[in-house]
Amino acid sequence: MRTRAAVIDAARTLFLRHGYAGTTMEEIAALAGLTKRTVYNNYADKDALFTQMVVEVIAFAEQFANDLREEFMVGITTANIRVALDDVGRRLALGIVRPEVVALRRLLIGEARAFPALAREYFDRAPGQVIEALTDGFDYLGREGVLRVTDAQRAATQFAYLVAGEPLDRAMLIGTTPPKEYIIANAQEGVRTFLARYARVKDSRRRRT
Amino acid sequence: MRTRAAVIDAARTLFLRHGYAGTTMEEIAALAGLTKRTVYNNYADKDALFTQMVVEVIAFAEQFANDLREEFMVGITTANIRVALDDVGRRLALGIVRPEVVALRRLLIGEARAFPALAREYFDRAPGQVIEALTDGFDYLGREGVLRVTDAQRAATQFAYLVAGEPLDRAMLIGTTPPKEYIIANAQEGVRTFLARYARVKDSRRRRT
DNA sequence: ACAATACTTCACCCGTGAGTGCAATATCGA
DNA sequence: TCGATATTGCACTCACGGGTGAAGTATTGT
Repeated sequence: MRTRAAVIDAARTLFLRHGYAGTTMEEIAALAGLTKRTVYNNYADKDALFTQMVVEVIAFAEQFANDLREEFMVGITTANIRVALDDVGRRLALGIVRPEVVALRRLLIGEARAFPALAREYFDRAPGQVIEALTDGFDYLGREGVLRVTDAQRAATQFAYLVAGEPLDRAMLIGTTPPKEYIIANAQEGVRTFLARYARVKDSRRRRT
Repeated sequence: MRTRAAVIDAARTLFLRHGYAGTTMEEIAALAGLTKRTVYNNYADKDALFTQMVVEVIAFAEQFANDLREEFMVGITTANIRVALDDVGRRLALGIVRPEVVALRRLLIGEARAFPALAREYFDRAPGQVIEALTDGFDYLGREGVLRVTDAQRAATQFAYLVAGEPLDRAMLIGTTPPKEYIIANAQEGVRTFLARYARVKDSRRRRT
């Protein structure tokens, strides 16, 4: 039903913007162009609405991991590994500090006490799927001999947090997304460190004090 | 005054445990062995009490960064750099996922909308000081020729998030601290990657596939 | 011992926001 | 067009918790 979708849309907007407690059912109804009563005819209570909305957003967020996954399947070779990883790293870092993502994480962390299952679901489905995609990619690259990877999962988490850890943590607490260029430069530096460890030997022999 | 301290103690316990909205002034008073009225005689309102309590906790948390700083001043040489960094990494990773720390971060992130200045203050004073300590350390080690560091600050953030990023993020969302051994192993792996990039050339020439 | 200051008691006000009941009205599918 | 279903309007109830007032009792320092 169209009504339900409108309610969810409004709920998403407001919950992400003002938090759980900071959003009233009346505001949601108003933004959806409906009445509080109608909202309650579609969703049992505030909790149910919130949960439903988060579940849908998580499903949407999963798409991001799938997109990343694609990138590992285009011909990556020893020759282009650095630029390929730069690209993946850039996407990952930029994707993770998007305002909607940060807002969702903040919301879930803030409500983790009240909705532990949702926070966990998010962790498993969003960062979790990203790590899984990266793991599969590095595993593949390891088996192909493009990278010296033995523990693909660990490589994947190192990659992810090298590339995006600091901007994410900062965004989480400050709420401010650093400038794009900074994030990109930071991701590239992360990739360099990553490759220093995992690139084939020839590539890791970097000169200089 | 002793009363004020008792109130702050109770507030700390309850706010960290149940969040801002989840804690009532009466509960705080009760836990402090006082009356709501007395609490209000010492702190203007809930906001003021909350702010004061957070400020004090942040001041306490800063101590952690100072402790880390010490470690960089004990003779670190090319010979013992790995074990030294393992030690620092271990301390950092274990320190950052302590329940009180996670609870504080969750609280601040959850209330970041209502108290943006507090979250920022925390970011600057806790992770910020840790990064600064690490930066100074790596800068020193770079100048001493123990590490190949040119951008000490970037090295410091890479170190921090390599070593503790994933456990922190997980703890933030799941609320669960991974087992000690996992955290330690993870930190060590982070140090290996870090050293692959920043160790003197001789050390970074690792063999294989 | 005696002020002054701190703390207690407790009844209170007040805004807020979740959730409901029900009759009236609109919408929509067949 | 008719009947079912969705939506509205709106007045309510209720619980909760922040914050206050004022008179009385305890502490404390000197």
